[in-house]
Amino acid sequence: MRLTANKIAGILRQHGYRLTPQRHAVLKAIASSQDCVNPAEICTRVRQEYPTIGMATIYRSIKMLADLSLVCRVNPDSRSRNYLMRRSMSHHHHLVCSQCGRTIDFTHCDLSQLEKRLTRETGFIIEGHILEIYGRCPECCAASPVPNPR
Amino acid sequence: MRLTANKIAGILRQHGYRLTPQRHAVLKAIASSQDCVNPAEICTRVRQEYPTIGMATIYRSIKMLADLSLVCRVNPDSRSRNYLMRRSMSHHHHLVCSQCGRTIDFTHCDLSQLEKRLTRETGFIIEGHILEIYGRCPECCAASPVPNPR
DNA sequence: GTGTAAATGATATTAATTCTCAGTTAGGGT
DNA sequence: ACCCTAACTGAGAATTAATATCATTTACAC
Repeated sequence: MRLTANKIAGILRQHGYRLTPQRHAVLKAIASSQDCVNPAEICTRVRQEYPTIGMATIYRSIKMLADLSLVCRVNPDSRSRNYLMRRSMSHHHHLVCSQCGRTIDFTHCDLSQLEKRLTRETGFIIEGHILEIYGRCPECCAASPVPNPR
Repeated sequence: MRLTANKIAGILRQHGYRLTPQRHAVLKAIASSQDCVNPAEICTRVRQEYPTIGMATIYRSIKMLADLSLVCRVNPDSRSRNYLMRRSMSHHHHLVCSQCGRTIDFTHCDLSQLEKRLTRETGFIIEGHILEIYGRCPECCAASPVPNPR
């Protein structure tokens, strides 16, 4: 299932949220970015079209979108939180460029064999997994042969 | 390769670090825990044997241990950082109980096929991956059949 | 032992996020 | 089209996590 602006508006209303112009602007700011963005970056973008928005509203909007699973949190090691609009509602993971932050979705992580093995060996009931693969995108490889790790 | 206290002391010295009693206490606090611990928890434990230690020293010790790859960062979604003493120096991942925090190491994540496919399809040069599997350990399953997600 | 670079602890600072609360507003009901 | 009210917002304060500063102390090579 692919997400469109209309669908998102519907999802908000279904869950009893109001579709305010602020929320719409935050949504647009995240959706219009190919790479993951943190709250400060979202703020900068949103203020171009909605200069009076406060940080609290940005954070609250992000939280709402995260609660509805409309955004993913990416790059959990970094200091501030990075979010990415979900491009698909199905199970997927991210391939993240460690230099420019560009992300690509991928499916078929194929961990079910591994999870079965772990259940057998440890008795854990598996609930889920975090998987993120990082590397350098073709553009960054072409731009500088010597990587500049962040 | 398994890590022992002696080996760790040697690793510190090899890298030009001094083995101070504070560092030793931090090391012990992390190593003596089966589950992952955050800086505040480490502080509480360390102060039982070394009451005058300051938070700055805790953070510096953790950073040193992380730089030497002697501790792993676990559960990246939580607000504060959680660390776990490395029980093995080889490539491995963690199976974490979402209820009690107990962790089990596992190897053979077998992502090389996936990574090859992604390189072929996207042109990314893969540098590494984050993988963490979570579930409920046998003890927690036995204790309460209805999970209590955190 | 001595000297010195490294380490410590107290404190200040920075940065990210959350809280509070008075005023505003989306959107259902009329 | 206009109310009404619960939901929402923005400003600023508060909280929390982590890092920086700096005078004092200490591990350890000599």
